[in-house]
Amino acid sequence: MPEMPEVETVVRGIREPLTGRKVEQVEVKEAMIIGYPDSIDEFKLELKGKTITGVSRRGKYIIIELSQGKRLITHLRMTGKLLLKPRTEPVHKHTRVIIHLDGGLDLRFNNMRKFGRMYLLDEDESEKAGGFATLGPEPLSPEFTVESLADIMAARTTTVKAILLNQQLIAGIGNIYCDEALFRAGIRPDRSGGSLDKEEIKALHQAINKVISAGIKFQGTSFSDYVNALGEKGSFQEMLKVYGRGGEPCIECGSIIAKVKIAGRSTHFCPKCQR
DNA sequence: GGCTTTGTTTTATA
DNA sequence: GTATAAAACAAAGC
Repeated sequence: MPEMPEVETVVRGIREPLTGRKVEQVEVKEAMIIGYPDSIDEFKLELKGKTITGVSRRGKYIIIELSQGKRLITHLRMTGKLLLKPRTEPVHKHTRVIIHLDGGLDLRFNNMRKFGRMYLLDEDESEKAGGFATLGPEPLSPEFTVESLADIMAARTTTVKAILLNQQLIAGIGNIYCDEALFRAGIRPDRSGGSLDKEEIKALHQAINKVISAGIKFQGTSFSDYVNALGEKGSFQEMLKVYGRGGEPCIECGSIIAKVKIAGRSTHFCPKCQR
């Protein structure tokens, strides 16, 4: 499940190989994947002939910058993979879009469940790429401070779980890093945002930054099927303390890790370590 | 064949 | 308009 550290790992893996390449041909095998423009022919026509000028990331979105002010924005959702493959390699059955580049290189968008999306947009049209335009601050960025987190939590009656997963409030946190950050901060996921005191907010701020940067360092979490652009797994799953460990003993205190549903998502926490 | 999975959008309600 | 909760949606594996 690609969250910010997984997406960042993909971006780092494709930046060098892609920058400077020219799009020679585009194949769309599944029309549903293209979120914008509405016409698949227009998508292909607009993309063809463009040169890739850079690759960046915002939240869980991958931004491939193109000549003439165009941007190809990709969201992997649950099972999406952006893969670099030689043109000669047989096409996988879950490959939905193929971008043929010069030098015999393919950028292939694999998507088992067809949830992922690609948007081809001008720079000033980002509001057409789902929630891209309304993303909150990035963890690890100068904008994400203890004070900004305090503002986000203040007076909110909903659960911290729901707040951390809300991309408009903080960008890039998904279910795994959410549960892990709350464990490390010692905060129960069902607490309301407004109930957190100053110390807890400080601990949570630190835990989010720590868990996200560790996730990037270990090149993501390959819990089920995440791989980077070269098909390699990450290793942060070995560092998980609560996610996926429901019913198992807590690493810190030995209590049984609880698995419940909060904000409609499976949520893992230690009833003793988290208050 | 129902249940589970996740990120995001949409809808309903207060 | 805002905050919140819940539902909808995408599809496939088990």
